[in-house]
Amino acid sequence: MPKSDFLRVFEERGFIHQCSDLEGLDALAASGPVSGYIGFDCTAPSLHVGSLLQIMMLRWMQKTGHRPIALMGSGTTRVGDPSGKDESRKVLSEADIEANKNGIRTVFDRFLDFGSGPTGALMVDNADWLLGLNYISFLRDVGRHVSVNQMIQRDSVRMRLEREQHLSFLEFNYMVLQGYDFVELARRFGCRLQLGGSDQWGNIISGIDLGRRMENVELFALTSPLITTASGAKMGKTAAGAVWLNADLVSPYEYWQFWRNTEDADVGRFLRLFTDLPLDEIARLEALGGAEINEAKKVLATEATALLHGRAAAGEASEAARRTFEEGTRADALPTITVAEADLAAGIGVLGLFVQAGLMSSNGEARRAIRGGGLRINDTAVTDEKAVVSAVDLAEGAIKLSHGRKKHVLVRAG
RNA sequence: GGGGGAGUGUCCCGAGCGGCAAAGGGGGCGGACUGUAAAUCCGCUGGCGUACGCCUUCGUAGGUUCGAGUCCUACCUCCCCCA
Repeated sequence: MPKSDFLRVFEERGFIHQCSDLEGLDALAASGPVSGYIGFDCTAPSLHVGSLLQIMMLRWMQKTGHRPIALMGSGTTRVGDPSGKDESRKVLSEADIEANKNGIRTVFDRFLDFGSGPTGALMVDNADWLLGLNYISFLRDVGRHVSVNQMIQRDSVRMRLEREQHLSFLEFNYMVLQGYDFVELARRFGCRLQLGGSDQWGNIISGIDLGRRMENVELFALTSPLITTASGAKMGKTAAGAVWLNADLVSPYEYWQFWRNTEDADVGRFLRLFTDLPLDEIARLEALGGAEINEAKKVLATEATALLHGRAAAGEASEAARRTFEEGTRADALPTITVAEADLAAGIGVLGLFVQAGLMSSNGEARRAIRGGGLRINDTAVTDEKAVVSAVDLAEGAIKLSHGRKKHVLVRAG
């Protein structure tokens, strides 16, 4: 049983997959505040649920008396992490990377306290030290300490070699750069720990080696398990795309719905990982059987949404869901679009309207959905593709469009 | 540099004698059943159009053909072997 609050909480909640030196880290954490970091790629304008686990780890670090560092990887994103990928993807422009970084960073304010004390969170960008590197100097200062012998022992590399698959020098170097990040953070902020997903193990370990050789400092690695749903699906992907964390991409209501639709078998695990609720409360919720487990799912949804979007928004989402699904009445907090009053007066074709509402991506899809009985207007199934929606359909100022049982959008004139 | 193999429906994998909007999976969405769950069964899974229909898709660009994913040429990318 770990002595430090930090590792005890991590263990109890299921954040630990692998650690380079559990006892050593435990002793370090028990002796005082530790700085630990996680790197985030800038490949998209927002993080998605897949990164939430990492963010929660930073959060718990802080809550247990340590200093979390969020590293924006705008430098390494210029190279691209090959881990777990068959081939490299398209290269992002520097402007895109910069824009992505700005989109991503806003989320952290919700989860971390960037105060100035010893446990105040930090946000840094590895572009600050990577972009200015000189190739020859880097080789002399850093490259001399990097052991290729050890690097080729790493799982990711060894597997490629054994299977005689191509491994480019570029891919090989990503590991070195990430390792160098760790050393740089150790130098600048006394950072001793790097956290990450289990796929990052090799990259993190190379940083530990580098730290020992260059700075003679002992660094630590702690990875989290890969989170899949009980049915084996990767987390956070839906047909509409990833479940983004930024509110302009996925509204609090939609975010709440995402969690509400958790599989039974995942509820307990997700409560531990993605909420702050105390463990005894989670144990109680998890024990609920049959349809009662739905209560636990609502708690999960509200707590997770509150963390990201605030308690008020979570409450609204919850209330909107209650009205929509339990009372069968309309909730004004549902996602809403506005159409010009004149257009509505003139009448709008159903197909186009569903596309405008974002529920359908093309007229053809809408047509097919209607044939399959999947679309409803004001809770009445649409049977005619040629139907026209107009102001007559307004009920209490809005028209409710539905795709399936779960997705609803309100249309208002304006 | 030489030799061999491969790139298919913009989610993935993957069939494809010259007539193909292109088999089959997986995934996803919808319907039924449920508890906004899972499992199961059924349907859908290029764009436009009310419609006979039109348009765009098989790495890229040309060519041969009434007609090309399918044949030819060049190029690009990837993989393997040899140098």
